[in-house]
Amino acid sequence: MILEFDDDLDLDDIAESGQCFRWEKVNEDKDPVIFRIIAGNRVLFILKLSEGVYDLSCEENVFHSFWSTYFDIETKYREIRDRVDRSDGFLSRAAEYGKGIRILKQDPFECLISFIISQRKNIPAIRSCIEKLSAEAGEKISLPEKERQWLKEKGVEPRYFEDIYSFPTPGALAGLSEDALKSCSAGYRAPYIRRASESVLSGELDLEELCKLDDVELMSALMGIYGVGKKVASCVSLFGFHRLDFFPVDVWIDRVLSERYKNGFPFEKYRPYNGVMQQYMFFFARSGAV
DNA sequence: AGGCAGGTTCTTA
DNA sequence: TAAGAACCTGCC
Repeated sequence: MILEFDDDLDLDDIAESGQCFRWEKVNEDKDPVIFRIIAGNRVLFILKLSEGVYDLSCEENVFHSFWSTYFDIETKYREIRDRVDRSDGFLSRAAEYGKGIRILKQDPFECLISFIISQRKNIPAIRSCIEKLSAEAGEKISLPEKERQWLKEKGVEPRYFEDIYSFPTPGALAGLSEDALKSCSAGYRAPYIRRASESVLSGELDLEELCKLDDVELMSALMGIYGVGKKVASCVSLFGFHRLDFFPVDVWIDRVLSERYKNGFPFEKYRPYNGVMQQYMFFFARSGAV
């Protein structure tokens, strides 16, 4: 389907923003770039045709029932970006640099496990670990013939749509031994993954219920999970529960805060969108364009 | 070849 | 309460 959409949406920015780990370019250096997005047990291929116009591999009804929510289509990120204080040179440049960023609405469980994995790993390693886990415990996803045709017309190599695995369910992950988890490069996080999956499976940890909690309660509930500290809990809140005010502090943001905001970042000013500001600054700092 | 990468837990004082 | 060590693994 063709999507016309004129709010902030830059595929490259989002793919590199660090909020998602299963966005992949499937036609390497060609223009326009085609991205494959795997979210839960769904796959979408998408490319930008021209300013504000995108070509998607799915049908309209699937877009409306799932992907429009995933992309948080109803939130106006341009308006959030306009809140940036012009007298704050750093944040202004960061927001301009990352103006295509949106905060995706990702699945809480997938987010939880992904960010548990992320600790002390670089992004390629995180991706690789998630792919291995998905191949090991996910379900193979087969694409409708119509979508395969769409991909062939665009010259996408079959390996990008023949072998796709969904993100494992809590039950599937809980069914893996710690050795199996380690063979997926989970390392010392294996027991964290195992215990988190088991408690979701048993119902001891009910992610649906957590949606009802306020930000403070959500944070403490997440931090009660073995292997989840403040940073991972804020990422899961921001990306998995779409709480846009959470402001994850990792090494990059820590550097930004100590170098650029010695007197503190003005959180009050950007409430309830501090998480969006964090994304601009994180993306900008990490890009090397600072 | 050793250090380090989007942290968290465990131990110690 | 706070600082410091230990932790899997892969990749510069």
